[in-house]
Amino acid sequence: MAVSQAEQFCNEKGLRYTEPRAAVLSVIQKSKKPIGAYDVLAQLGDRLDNPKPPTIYRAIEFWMGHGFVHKIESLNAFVACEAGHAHKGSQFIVCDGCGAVEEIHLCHLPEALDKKITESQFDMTRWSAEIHGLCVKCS
Amino acid sequence: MAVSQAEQFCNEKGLRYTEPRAAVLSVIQKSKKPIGAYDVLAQLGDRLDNPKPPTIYRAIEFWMGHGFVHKIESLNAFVACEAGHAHKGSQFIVCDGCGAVEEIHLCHLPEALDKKITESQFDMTRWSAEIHGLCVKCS
DNA sequence: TTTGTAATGTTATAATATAACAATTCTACT
DNA sequence: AGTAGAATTGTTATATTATAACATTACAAA
Repeated sequence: MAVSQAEQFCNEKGLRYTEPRAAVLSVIQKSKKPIGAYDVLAQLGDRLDNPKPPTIYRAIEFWMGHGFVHKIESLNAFVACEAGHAHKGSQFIVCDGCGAVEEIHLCHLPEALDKKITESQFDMTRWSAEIHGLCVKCS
Repeated sequence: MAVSQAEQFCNEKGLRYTEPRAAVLSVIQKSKKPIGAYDVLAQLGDRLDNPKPPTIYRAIEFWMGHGFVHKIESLNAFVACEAGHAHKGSQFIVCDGCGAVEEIHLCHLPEALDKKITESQFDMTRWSAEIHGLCVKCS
């Protein structure tokens, strides 16, 4: 099997691509919708031996820190991001009907918000936008 | 004491301005920072008789539905909003140092996001943006 | 003044997340 | 190879956030 982008990323950065990390990322990547931490846990049974919440949360934190996973705060759920280079921002369109999520990849904070940040000399570390409603299929 | 904006809003709309609702809103309004539901609960002791979580969550839901309270998802905490007319969106700048929060009142979804919504014919009900970092005092 | 609806009270529990410390594994260095 | 130090994981327990379910009360309109 080919080396995944995430594994390669770890190799290059001198980070450890461990079994819990690999397994957790894999479950999130395979999920077609945002997945909760305890659902990740439930799906790890095959691959890890009786995993516990901290195992999942640590791996999630690790991947979030490197931009491979985002949290959708309004759902308490996680999604994989193809981009392994962490943007400061994440943006999602969430259908409250079918649960489908689309990630938007904006490279910059929108003008109106950026203006505020600059004005107040705020040192931004991260930002997120979450848009809820119904997708065209559900409405 | 003068009739509050929220009470007036309820009178005009034929909504009940009940004691739990009034008390919960008051606590959130008086808080200078986002306040968690259980902290609201703790501060209600004087005014309500042994309140329980559902009491708080119901009142919060009520006020959120009418735009008097917003939830900051990334903090699991709530803030009061002066505007009693619900915009679809809320935007916050959150200092991770001192916990201060500034609400930004954008009337419209930023262009780049709006474009996506329109393209995909998404029926938006609400949106939020949350910006984290350090305010000028904390950095 | 009844009658239906909305709101609240109450009990219990679900769902999400982290603290604390022990055990293990990996890496770098000798 | 052997070992010290650091990072990671294992494990137990518990904290935090939120809601389900049903009983009771208060209100508004006929």
